[in-house]
Amino acid sequence: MVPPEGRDGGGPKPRRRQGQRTEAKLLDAGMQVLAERGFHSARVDDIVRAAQVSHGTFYLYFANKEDLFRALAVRCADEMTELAASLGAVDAGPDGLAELRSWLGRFIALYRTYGVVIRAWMEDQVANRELARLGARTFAAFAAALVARLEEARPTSRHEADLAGAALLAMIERFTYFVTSRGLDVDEDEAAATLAVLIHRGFFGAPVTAGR
Amino acid sequence: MVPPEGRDGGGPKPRRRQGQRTEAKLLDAGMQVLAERGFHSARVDDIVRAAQVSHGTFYLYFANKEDLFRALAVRCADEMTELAASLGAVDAGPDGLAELRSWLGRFIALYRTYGVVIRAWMEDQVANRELARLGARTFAAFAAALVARLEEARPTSRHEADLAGAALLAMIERFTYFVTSRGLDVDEDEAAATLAVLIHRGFFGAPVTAGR
Amino acid sequence: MVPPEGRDGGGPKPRRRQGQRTEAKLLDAGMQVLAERGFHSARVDDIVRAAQVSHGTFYLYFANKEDLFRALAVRCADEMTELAASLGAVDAGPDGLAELRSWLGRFIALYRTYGVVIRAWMEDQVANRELARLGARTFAAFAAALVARLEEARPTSRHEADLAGAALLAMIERFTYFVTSRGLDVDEDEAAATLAVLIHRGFFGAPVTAGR
Amino acid sequence: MVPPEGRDGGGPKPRRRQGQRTEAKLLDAGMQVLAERGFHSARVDDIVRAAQVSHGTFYLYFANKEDLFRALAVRCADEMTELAASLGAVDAGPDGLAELRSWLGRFIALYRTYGVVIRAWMEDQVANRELARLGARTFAAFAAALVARLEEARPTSRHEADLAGAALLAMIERFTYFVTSRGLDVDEDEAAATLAVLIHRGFFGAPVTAGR
DNA sequence: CATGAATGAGTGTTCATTCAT
DNA sequence: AATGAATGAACACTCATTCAT
Repeated sequence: MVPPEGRDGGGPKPRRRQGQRTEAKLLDAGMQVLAERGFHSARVDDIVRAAQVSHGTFYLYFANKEDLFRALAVRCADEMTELAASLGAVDAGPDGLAELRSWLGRFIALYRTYGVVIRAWMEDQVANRELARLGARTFAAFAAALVARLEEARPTSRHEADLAGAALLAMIERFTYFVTSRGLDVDEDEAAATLAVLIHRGFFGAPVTAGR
Repeated sequence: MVPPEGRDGGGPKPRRRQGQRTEAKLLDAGMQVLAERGFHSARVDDIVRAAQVSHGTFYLYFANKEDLFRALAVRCADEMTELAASLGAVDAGPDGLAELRSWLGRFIALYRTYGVVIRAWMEDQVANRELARLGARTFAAFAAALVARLEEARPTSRHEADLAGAALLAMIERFTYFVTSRGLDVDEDEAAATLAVLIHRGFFGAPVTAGR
Repeated sequence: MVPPEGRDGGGPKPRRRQGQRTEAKLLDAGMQVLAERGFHSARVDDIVRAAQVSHGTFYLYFANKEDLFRALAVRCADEMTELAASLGAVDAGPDGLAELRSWLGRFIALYRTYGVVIRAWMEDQVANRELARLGARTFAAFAAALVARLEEARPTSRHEADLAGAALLAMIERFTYFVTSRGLDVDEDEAAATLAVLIHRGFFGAPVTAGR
Repeated sequence: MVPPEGRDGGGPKPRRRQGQRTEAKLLDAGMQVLAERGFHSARVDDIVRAAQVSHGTFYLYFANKEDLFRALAVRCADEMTELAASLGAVDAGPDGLAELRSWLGRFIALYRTYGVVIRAWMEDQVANRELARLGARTFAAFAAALVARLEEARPTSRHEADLAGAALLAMIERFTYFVTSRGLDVDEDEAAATLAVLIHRGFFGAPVTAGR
């Protein structure tokens, strides 16, 4: 089976306008179906129906279902890495809290879009090795950004900081998952604020302030 | 289709020794296959092969694949609920830390056995409503135990405590998942100890102690 | 596979009292389950549950499921043949009508018990050749009795009488089926009476009497 | 599971020429296999082999086995209802006999095609409620047509006419079944003629004429 | 004489992928 | 560039029958 794009042979095949539109429709439909049905229940049939194209067309643009996932995952990885890099220094004062809060707000927004992909990585639902690695790398970059800020804020052993980073990543991701997909009763703003306070206090040494 | 259990509404069908052994073999095999392949990829075929029984035998003991999952889930729910109840008061001092650490150690051990089930609940991979509710109830009891200790330790609004409980549950579960299944480089004891410190400091107001 | 009774080797195996009781229980259960579930949906499992014996016991008494049916069919054939023989002369007057009516009443009663078997024959649901032949023979005897009475009552060509006999048999069996099993709104007595009038008038040349 | 037809509530999915041919092949094969093997023994496997298509193709055109039966049943119901409506007045003279005979001839022809479906209804082999109702409605319309003609021909109580209608329906269906499928030794023309005479004489008060 | 346990071939259905037009 | 049609391997579940105790 030859992938129609020779993916590792030199980038995506150039497309005419119509082709680009169809590919975009498929990617959007993929995202939507993934979000609605979840990773395992997402059928090619659902995707092509949502994109209003035929089965055959799908395979004109993607070598297989996983190939579509890969495309989405790459986008997600890019945005997550960028987001990770955007986290500024977090001090123990109100500025640090504000930085955290705004950053978490951006993460939650990103999760609204790419939650399915992030979850697939977090839950190790990705059979394909290459894809799994992309997830691992992305998560590592994300955790590294957190660890860097943690170390700036408070001297810690590298190992301990790594574990704290993992715990932070875990908490942020799951909490966001609960908020966006599992009906935890809290709006996004409040979620970002609460999470920021918890992290600020718990991981960045902020003092307990009365009444929040 | 008649479920092999509880035709007239109550209790498991009585089995002879051989039957009990086979049921146990199937449950064990189910746990093992679930752990290896995950919830969605676990095939009845895998399970019966692991249990070394025929396909038909499986359906002698369980009405269907989900029924086996249910049996495992019920066990898990029981143990988790019991564990939740066993969390004692957590003060800001070394006693509180010790209590937390020991309790987390027990959770990690339980996760070694029932991780697949807990994960299935956490990741909402359970199609069956009844089973999903069992998970929700179990998690709720778990979070409630945490919230109760949090409120004891520090007066907080109910809502805030609930969110903190959710965040805690999320962090504990995922961190344990990383440790037990995703190769986070740390042994169980250290994991319990680290997690205990993080939680103690972050959620129960323990002071930052030098050098850990 | 050796049938436990060597059926064509010299009659049924002699049984002790206990054995006879078990066999009877199975035959009764077979009849009951057949009546409830119909020929195709009758499972060995249903039968042994109704008879309160184990699966193994069933095969102690019958070589297979069909073997039980055979036993029931033989009983039914005997009773039907006997009933066929009991039809007396049917003249065009009130005596003929009474004879018909009483005979039909007895048929309906028999149908209450052996309807499933009769239907299986009528509907050709019997895969086994030997059993099918038994049915064909029994029906033939039944039809022959009717034909004999028809010819007595009115001279007809043999061929025409045969066809009339077949039509009569068909009508009697199906009408009774409707009455006993399909909820045709009429009690058994009235059914016998009505059918008797229709047949008497339609096949035995009775004059149309006012008001019935 | 999405039924291949009428997602938004109306009408069959449009097909191209090839698709229509395949659907027709499947319907024909279904009819054929049903006729050969009967309702309960008809396997999807038999049908696709007869239609020379793959297993998967079957489910491209029908949601499941029952759905194919439904399609056949609907056709049958339409034709039967139309036939029922086409029965003209039946007087006691030769015109009435001719009308009956021609009508019965048409019924026998229809039975050649749709006998399996009619039989499934008559023998209550249809598990699906909706389908069973369709059968009941169709039979009711059929019987009603007969009853209407009976009442025209001879004043009777409504109840008695209804029972006579049921008996007539029973006789006509079974007799035709014997003729077309059970090897009753008579050709279709003669069958129609004989049945017409029997019914004319027996139910419509025709005098016994010599020579037959 | 009786039982509970075990078997495995058979059946309906799904869905990612390929193909002819 | 696009389509509708076709494929077949994979999977869950059933049930008549056999077997060890």
